[in-house]
Amino acid sequence: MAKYPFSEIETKWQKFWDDNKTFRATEDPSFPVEKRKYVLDMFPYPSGAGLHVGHPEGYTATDIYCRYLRMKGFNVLHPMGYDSFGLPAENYAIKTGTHPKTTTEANIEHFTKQIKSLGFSYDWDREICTHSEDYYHWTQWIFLKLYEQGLAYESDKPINWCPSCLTGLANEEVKEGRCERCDAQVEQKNIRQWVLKITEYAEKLLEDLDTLDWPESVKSMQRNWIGKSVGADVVFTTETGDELKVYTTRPDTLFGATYMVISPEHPLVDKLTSAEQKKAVEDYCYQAKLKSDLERTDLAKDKTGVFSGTCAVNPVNDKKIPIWVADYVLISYGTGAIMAVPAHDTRDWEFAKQFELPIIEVLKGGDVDREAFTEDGPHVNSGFLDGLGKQEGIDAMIAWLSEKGVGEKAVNYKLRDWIFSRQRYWGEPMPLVHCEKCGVVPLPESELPLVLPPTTSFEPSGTGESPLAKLTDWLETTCPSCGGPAKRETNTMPQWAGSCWYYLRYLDAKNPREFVGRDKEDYWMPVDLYVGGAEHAVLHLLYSRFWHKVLFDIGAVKDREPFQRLINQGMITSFAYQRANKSLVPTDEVTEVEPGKYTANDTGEPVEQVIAKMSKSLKNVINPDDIIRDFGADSMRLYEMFMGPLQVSKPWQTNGLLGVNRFLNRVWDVAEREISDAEPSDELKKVLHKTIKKVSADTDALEFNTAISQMMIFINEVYKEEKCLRRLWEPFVLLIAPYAPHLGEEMWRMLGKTESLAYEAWPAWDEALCVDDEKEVVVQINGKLRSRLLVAAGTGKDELLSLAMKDEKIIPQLEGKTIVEEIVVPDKLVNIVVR
RNA sequence: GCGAGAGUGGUGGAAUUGGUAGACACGCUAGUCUUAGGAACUAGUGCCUUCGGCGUAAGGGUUCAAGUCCCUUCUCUCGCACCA
Repeated sequence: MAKYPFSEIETKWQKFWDDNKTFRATEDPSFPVEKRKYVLDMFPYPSGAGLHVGHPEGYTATDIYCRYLRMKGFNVLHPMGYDSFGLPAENYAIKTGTHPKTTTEANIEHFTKQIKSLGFSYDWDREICTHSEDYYHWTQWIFLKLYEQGLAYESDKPINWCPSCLTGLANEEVKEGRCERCDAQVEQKNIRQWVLKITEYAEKLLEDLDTLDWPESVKSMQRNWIGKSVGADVVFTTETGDELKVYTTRPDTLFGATYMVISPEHPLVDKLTSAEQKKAVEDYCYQAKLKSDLERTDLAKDKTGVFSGTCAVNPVNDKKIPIWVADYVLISYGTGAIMAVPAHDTRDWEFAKQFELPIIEVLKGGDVDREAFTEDGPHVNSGFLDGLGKQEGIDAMIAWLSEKGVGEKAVNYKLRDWIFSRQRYWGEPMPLVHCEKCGVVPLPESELPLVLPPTTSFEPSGTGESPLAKLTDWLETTCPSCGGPAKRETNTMPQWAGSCWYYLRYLDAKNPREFVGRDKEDYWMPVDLYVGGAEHAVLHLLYSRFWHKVLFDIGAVKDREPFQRLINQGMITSFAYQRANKSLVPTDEVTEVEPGKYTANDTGEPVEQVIAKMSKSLKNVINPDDIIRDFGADSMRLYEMFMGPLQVSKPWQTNGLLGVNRFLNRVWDVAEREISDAEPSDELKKVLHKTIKKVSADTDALEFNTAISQMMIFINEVYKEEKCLRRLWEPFVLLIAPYAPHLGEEMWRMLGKTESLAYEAWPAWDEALCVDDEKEVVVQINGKLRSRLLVAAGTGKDELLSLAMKDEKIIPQLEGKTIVEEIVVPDKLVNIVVR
């Protein structure tokens, strides 16, 4: 059988869709609200490497869904764009001197070509890129809104600093504590930064998760990240007369507090340190500063700490307890100080054992000499709490503390404010100036966009500031408020900024007056389906939600949440081969000696097939361009969907691709046969209607793999016919069209149609034709399968039972046995229980 | 350690409310066609030694009936990492 001419067909239809703007979406008021769908893909960063096989997976899934929805009469918004600010282009610029804009735009062109070669039904008129002035104009505008709301503030925050490159590094540029480029030891350096008060929205971000149709794993990750805990703040008084506030989730254990710990960065460290301990404490704090975050948070290490020389008074019993300085207490959480209850907290217990501090049991139930007891039990040694359980104890203690004015109920979040500045060139400039007289002054909206100034020097400034600090003409400006001399802010925004709100700009991509027109936002929002990789489960999705909530609070958008339904596509992995010592062997260096058995070519030792991420070194990277060239976009799309459920990760097997390609060749083979208007057989009609039903249900549920296997079943039957039966073929072509759109359009033409099928009505099925006339009913004895009966569908229970009893395989089974029970499930089975 | 999810043939994966385990595809085996192609078509293909038995990570339980429900254990993937 000849290969079908996919290359010709695909080029032809891609041009047709482009020329005719087939997929342009408009805000047509005749569609009722429930017939409008906004289906969104996470937009890509246009890297120099081009499209990866992972990209088309999610994009194909949403494309199939969108094409299906259009045929079902929905008005569908399906846009695409680029997250085009970012580090790689800037690093490339430093190396080669090529402006990041040049690199980025060349990459975008390449990406667009690749994406179009897959035949996706995007409305390209709405394309956006975050680095264009028209776009970041409004990113800056939203930043001004955040600033106006008091949600942006300056603060000294640490960055990863490379003392050799004299520049700040992103986390991904730090490899094992060293600079990725020059291998120098990376330090932490405090610099002035802009920070967004996302913590103010912690509660809303947490609460509204419950309203979202998102994977439980993502919601759980976000809950975890926000990390809400409820407890109490308790104020201790120190010997120096200072108040030392601690946060605890277990105020009920206050009688068991035998010492306190403050973090080495705590503001009271100096004051609380006695003269005798001064040297020891200073040394300890210095050592702590040298440690990387990783070393400090390594759970396996022993606890370290040093006594400050000062005591505090426990407010419940006026006992004096020592204050220690230790790095197991984090300055960034709670108040940076804790009361230590070694009997009932594992960390405190370890610390107390290490430094031989007293352990007092205040809840019964464990053996606190052996380990910390963290479960519930009756209180002891606890004055007015004695006899109470954990929760009662907590409530009673909070009431007591409040009454005495030494504490109160408190809520804490792990979530920290969002460091929003980068010391980089290739990002949105912040629309702020620093005036000697007026301080920080925001630019008036009329001066937006604040354009990124041209330059040829992308080298870091050497001071930790962005390269913008070197551009004096741009830097020196006048204050919008007093007209006096002022300097522009040199920090730029992080890559997250542009991706925080891009879904809104698609709605009204060319609006020069507003970030989005209210009518457009009303028409489409919220996003009905958002598909992308799980790597954005926390940051991008949390930041977007935060911005959206701020925009909601200032009345700029109508919804509390931007993304109603979220799906993470699984990763496309690859096979690799593993030696007994766990080292991996590249794919092209093994031989399959028998099914499932592989040996390494060099040593001949047996190797095991394992699943690994695609990587150049394992020689298992698949380039989508090669696949499209050799098998066509429709095969590529179909295979990626046939591999397995969208949400799970699955290994690429080119042989599997061959299978779907073979299937499309068979489809083409049928399409080329003489068209006949004859009535198909009842059997074929049944297969067709079952196929319509299954493909409809599965496409609706995004279960594309099973929809495709049903279409294969259909073709396996129809293939046996001599002619192409129009009554079967027309509905089938419509069914396969969202999956293999080029082939679909071409076959539609072959059926004599003159219009694109993109807006043809989706086929309907006849339920009566979806049920079998005959059913195979199994007969079990004591749950074990003994015989099968072929009966008319809907045969009654009594008749099924009597048929089973008369069955020649069953009769001997019943001899000499007593029938205890008979279970009959019509159309399914008969189970006879005997003794 | 905590949180989330997953373990089904040689491989990717199917299995409404518990009701025929292995759909569909890959691979493999045999056959057909003067046939060299990533051919195509037809048939077979969970495992075991035949009657028959055994099979959904392992063990136990509920049930007439368990891949599916419950308990215990193990393994793997992802996320977080002393969060007081």
